[in-house]
Amino acid sequence: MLTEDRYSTILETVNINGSATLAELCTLLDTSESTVRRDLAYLDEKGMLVKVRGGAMSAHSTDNFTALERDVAEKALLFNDEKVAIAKYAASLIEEGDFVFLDAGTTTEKMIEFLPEKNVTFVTNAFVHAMKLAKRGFRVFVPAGEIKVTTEAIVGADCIKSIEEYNFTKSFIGVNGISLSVGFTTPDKTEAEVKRAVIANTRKSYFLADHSKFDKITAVNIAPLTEGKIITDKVENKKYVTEASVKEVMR
Amino acid sequence: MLTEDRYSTILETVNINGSATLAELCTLLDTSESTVRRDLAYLDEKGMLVKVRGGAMSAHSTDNFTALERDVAEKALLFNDEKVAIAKYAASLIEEGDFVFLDAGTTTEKMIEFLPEKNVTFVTNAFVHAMKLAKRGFRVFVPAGEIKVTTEAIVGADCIKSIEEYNFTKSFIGVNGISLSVGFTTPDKTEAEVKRAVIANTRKSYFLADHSKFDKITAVNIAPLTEGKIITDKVENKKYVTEASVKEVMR
DNA sequence: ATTGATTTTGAAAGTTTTTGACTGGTTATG
DNA sequence: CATAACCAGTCAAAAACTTTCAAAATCAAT
Repeated sequence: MLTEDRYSTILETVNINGSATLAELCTLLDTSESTVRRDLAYLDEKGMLVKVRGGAMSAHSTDNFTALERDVAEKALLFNDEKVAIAKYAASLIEEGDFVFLDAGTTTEKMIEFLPEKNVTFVTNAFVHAMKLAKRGFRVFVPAGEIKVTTEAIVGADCIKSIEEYNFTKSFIGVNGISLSVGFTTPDKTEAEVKRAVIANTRKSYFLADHSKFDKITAVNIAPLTEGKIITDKVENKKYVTEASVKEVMR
Repeated sequence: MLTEDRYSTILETVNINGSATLAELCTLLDTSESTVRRDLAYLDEKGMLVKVRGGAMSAHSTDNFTALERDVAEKALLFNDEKVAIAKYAASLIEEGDFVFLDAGTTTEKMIEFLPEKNVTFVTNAFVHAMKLAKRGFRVFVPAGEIKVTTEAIVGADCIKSIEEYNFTKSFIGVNGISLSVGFTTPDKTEAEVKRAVIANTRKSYFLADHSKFDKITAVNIAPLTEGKIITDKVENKKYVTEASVKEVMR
C-alpha cells in the first residue's frame, strides 16, 4: 500500500467519523503503530487533521469546546448519530428560493450532504462549509472579516457589517449551551457577535444542538430561547418543550 | 510489447484505481522494475500522472477538496523550482508593519512558507492562503464575496467593495499573461476585476509570473506594465527589462 | 543479410527512505 | 499511588530509489 493511500484512508476515516483512534487506524490499515503515528504527525503538520492523545480528530470541528477536552475514543461515539439526525432534519427544512445562513460547526457541516437539490443561495462564515456548498453546486457568499484560526471561521467587525447587509429567509445556528434562564450561549465572544447579527437579520432562525447542550451555560450570551426554533435529538427537561419551540428528531 | 502500449496500460490502471504500486505494474506488464520506473518517470514529467514513493497516483485532482490532493497536485506543478525561487524572493520583500494583499494562485501560496516572522497583516481572497497564513500566526482578513468553485477564491461585487476599504502597503498578484502591448492579463473576468481593485488600493504592487507567461495575452486585461514591479525567474525578451521594472531571481 | 550506431532493457551495486520493534518517560484513571 | 495507556526517540532491517553498465533489440544504411 502506498503512503499516499494510507493518508487518504486516514483522512477519510477521520473526516467521516469526526475522529479515529490509533488502534482503529492500525487495524484498518494493517500496519504498525509507529507508522500510523508518523502518518498522523505528518498530516497534523500539514493541517489536514488534528493529532490528539490517542488518535486524531478532523481539522474542521468547532463544537468541541466545553472547557474540557474529551477523550477521542469517547468523542468518536459521542452523539455522532444524533448530530446526523439533527442535520438531516434541518436540511429538509430548506425550500426552493431560500436565502440561508449556515453557521460554522460540525452539525451544520453535516447538513450539507443532505441538502435538497434546489435553487438556494447560502451565506456562511466557515471555509469548509463554503467550499463544500460550492462543490455541491449552490451559490455561496462569505462575509468579510478576520480569520479565527482555531475554528476556521470568519469573525470580527467587518463580518458583522457584511452580515447586516443581508436578509436571510432561514438561518441555522450551532449553540453550545441552552438554558431556561439565559437562553442560547457559546464560549467565544467574537462568534457570539456573529450569531447575534445573523439572528437579527433572519426571518426564521433554527438552533442546532444535541441533548447534551441543555441546562448548560457557556461564556457568552447569544439570544433568548424565544428567538427561534431548537432542533435537537431529544430533551429530558420537559420545561423546554413548553417554554420554547423545540423539534425532537429522535423521539 | 510496445512502449506506447505500456504507457497507456499504466495510465489506465492509475486513473481507474487512483493509484498503482510499482510491483503491481511490473506484474501487470510483465516487465522489469527498471522499465516501469523509467515509464513512470517519463509519464510524471509529461504531467500525465504523479510519481510517488512506491508507485504513482492519478494526476487528475478529483472532486474532493482535500489538502492531500493539493499536496499531490503540487508535485506535478509545472516550473515548480522557478515558482519557489520567485516566491522566496517575493516573501523577502515583506517588512515589519506591512499591510499586504496576497492574491490567489500557486506561486503566491508558495510565498507563505518563506514569510519572515514579522508583525504583518494580510488580506487574501483565497481560502487556502487565508488558513495557511493564520496557522503561521499572522493576522488575516478576507473580503466578502461570492465563492468561485474552480479556483477556490472569493470574487464579485461585494469582494471589490470590501477591497476598496483597504489601503495596502504591498500587494502580490499572480498573472497569466505579460505583453509589451497590452500589459498584464488573466483568463477570468471576475478575478481580473478583483486584481484591478487591489492594484488601485496598493502603494506598491508586485506581479508574479514565471518566464512562460511572457509575450502571452489572455482574455482579460488587468493593468499596464507600469503599474508595478514584475518578479520572474528570467526573461528572454530584453525589451521587458527596459520597458518595465523587472526582477529576475534566477539569473 | 550484415555491420555498426542507437536505443531500450534488465540486472547489480550502492544510497536513501521507510518501517516496525523496542526503550524509557509521560499522562490519564481507578 | 499503582496501573494501564500513550507517546517520543532510537535503531536495525526492509523496501524503494538512483546510478551505472553491458546485453539485447531496433534501426539504418549498405
